[in-house]
Amino acid sequence: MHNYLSELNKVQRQAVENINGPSLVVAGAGSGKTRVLTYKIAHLLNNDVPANSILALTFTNKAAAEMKERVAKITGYDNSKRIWMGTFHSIFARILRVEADKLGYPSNFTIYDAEDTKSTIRAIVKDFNLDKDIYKPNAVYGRISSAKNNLITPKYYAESKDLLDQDRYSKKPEIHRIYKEYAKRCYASGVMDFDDLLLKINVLFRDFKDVLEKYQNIFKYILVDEYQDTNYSQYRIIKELSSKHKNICVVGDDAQSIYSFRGALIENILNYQKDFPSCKVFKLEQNYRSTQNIVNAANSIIEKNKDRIKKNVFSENEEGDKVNIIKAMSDNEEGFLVSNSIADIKRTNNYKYNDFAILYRTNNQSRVFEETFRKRNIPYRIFGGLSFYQRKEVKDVLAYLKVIVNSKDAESIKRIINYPARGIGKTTVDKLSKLSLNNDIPIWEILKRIEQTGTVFNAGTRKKLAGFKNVISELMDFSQNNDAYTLITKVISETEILKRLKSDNTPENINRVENINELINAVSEFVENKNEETEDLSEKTIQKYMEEVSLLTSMDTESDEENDKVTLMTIHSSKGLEYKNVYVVGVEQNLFPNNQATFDPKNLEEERRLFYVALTRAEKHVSVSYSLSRFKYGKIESTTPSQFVNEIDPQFTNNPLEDNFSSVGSSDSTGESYFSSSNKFIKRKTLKPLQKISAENFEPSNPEQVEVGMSVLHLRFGEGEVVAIEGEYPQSKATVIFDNAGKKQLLLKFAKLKIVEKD
DNA sequence: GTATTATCTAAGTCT
DNA sequence: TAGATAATAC
Repeated sequence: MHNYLSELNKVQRQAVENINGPSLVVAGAGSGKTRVLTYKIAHLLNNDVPANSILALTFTNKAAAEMKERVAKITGYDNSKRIWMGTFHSIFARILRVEADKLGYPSNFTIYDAEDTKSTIRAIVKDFNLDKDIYKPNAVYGRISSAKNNLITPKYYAESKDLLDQDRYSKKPEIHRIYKEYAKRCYASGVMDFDDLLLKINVLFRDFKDVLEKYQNIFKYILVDEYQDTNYSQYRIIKELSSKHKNICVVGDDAQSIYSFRGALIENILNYQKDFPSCKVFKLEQNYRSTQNIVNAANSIIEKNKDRIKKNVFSENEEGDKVNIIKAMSDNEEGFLVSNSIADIKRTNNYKYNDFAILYRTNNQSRVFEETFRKRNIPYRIFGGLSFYQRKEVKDVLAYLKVIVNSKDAESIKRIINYPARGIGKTTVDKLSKLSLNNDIPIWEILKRIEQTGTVFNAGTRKKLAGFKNVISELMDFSQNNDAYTLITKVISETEILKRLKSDNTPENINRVENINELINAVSEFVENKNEETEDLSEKTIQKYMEEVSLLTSMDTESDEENDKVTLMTIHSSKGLEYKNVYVVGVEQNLFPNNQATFDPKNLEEERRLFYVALTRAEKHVSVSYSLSRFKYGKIESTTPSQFVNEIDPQFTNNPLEDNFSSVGSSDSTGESYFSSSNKFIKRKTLKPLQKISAENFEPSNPEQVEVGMSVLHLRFGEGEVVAIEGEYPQSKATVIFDNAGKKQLLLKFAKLKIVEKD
């Protein structure tokens, strides 16, 4: 038997061996948190706790799968597969399917993603004749979502003076009505959104004490990972579930709480000890992941925050390289300098590409790096962004499947009723919606009885609607006796979706065809896997497939190819991961910290924690890069370095001299062609007379024309006089005395000087 | 009712 | 810039 206890340090071991009662494991970054969790589960199993009485809640499905794997290695597969392990959302969706009837939902309820939710909100705003520019779907959704995460029902919302005042103050007084209508429509459609999966479980436990008791008895041991990122709704669930046996172990790090925007309460972890009396606390403080310099630099950042559990994270690894600060003039140059650095470090240390990760604050920052990497033949892969299941064509096909599973799903019906085009236009769809809402009848029921609608629709339209209805009906029948794969191929052939896309061979359509084929593949794989497990057709239905798929995250869908590629992802999705070399890019004020966070201290602290998370992903080497200009809305905007750059204690950084950014990687042969294209990039922007120096209207002169005695302008140093030039272009160096910045030596090729006056 | 073109406006992180 | 929506022509 695997002697797992010997692989733990003292505190880790104490945490693992503490089986009963509430406990809190405060796990600093890189302190072996996953190891503790897995070994603790193994330890429970070894102490005769039945696998199916353990509930382990993780943050992503991927984390759950990995943990299952690791537990299986210690205790065997049969045991591990019976553990209730998964995300809050997937575990409780599973339970809700069993208990749905008690809440008046069908057990085959569909799950709306953010886009479905927003389009429902859009429809309601329109039906209520409200101004869509004021009631923006995102803002309304955020409001509704946070209400749900705090267990505020529409009724309570409408009675809450505070909430109504807040809405009045933000000029959106009708939100409570939208919320109510939204909840009504979801219910009528047999639909839950992400927040409902947690909210409805709370309702279930509140209203059906026997059900609560049933699950209290099932889940005798509860473990929660990433506890710092749970919201009130999640907190209430685990509080209720654990209140009988009180065997609840939560693991987390307050310094890594980064999801308050979706309702996470850092207070959950800060107050845990008060909340669960007689709770034991274990602090894991030794970081095994990173070098001392990285840990120290990260600590110097997080110290600026006020709300913290005291702990002393330290590393006994080598001291390591200092944090490398990279400064670029443009976002393109940032991509270039970072790829230079990757090439450099890779060569000198014999690393592989998958030892490198680029972490950014916002998804759209990936673009520049994609371009640069493509240009320079650096293999990469991107996590996140538009996930596979959010692509239009994939959603279209999925909408068919959703309707087949749950005919009440109005949003999905509207999506496919005229896709592919079958002559059912906007007016008809609007009429159907009105009819459905006014009479409390699902659209599908209207379609079934279309001949009874009299003159609402003209004969031609009725015929088209009946045609649509027949297609779906037939598919519904077909789905009864066929597995998911057979069904999806049938759907696609019946509707001629692929056929139509192929008939018009635009590059976009080719891509769409590929994606649909990929979807078919995924379904086929799903069925194949099930075939190995069981003969039971009911396990291979499209419904089962949809259940698995609707809660996948972008992290889960990316296959873990063994390919040697640089990873690109947001800092949020990098949580829990580690890389030898990490580049935190775009560390600029108003981007990171994000502009809405700059003035809100709470928000700013969260951004700082995010920066902390980013730095602590690295094992060996961290670079922090920023640019002085960046494309935004199709224009170049000048930007300034983030306050976070200065907040890193300088003894742990490699602070570059003001002007040496240009020397990085200058030996690289691709450098020159790159910079010439970069210059073009800046030149093509509109140029106004120089009033103030900004990246937007700054156009450098041809460096070869710069001569001694000239007055020149530099984007950062301002105006100065060229006093000397050494060497031949492109190696030539100019010495310039700037009025405000003093004497600087600049490599002319890179310096971007504008000639103001020729002596 | 549908296809094409013109105009607008937005990007913060995710289950 | 690019995707979404509105306006226009067919």
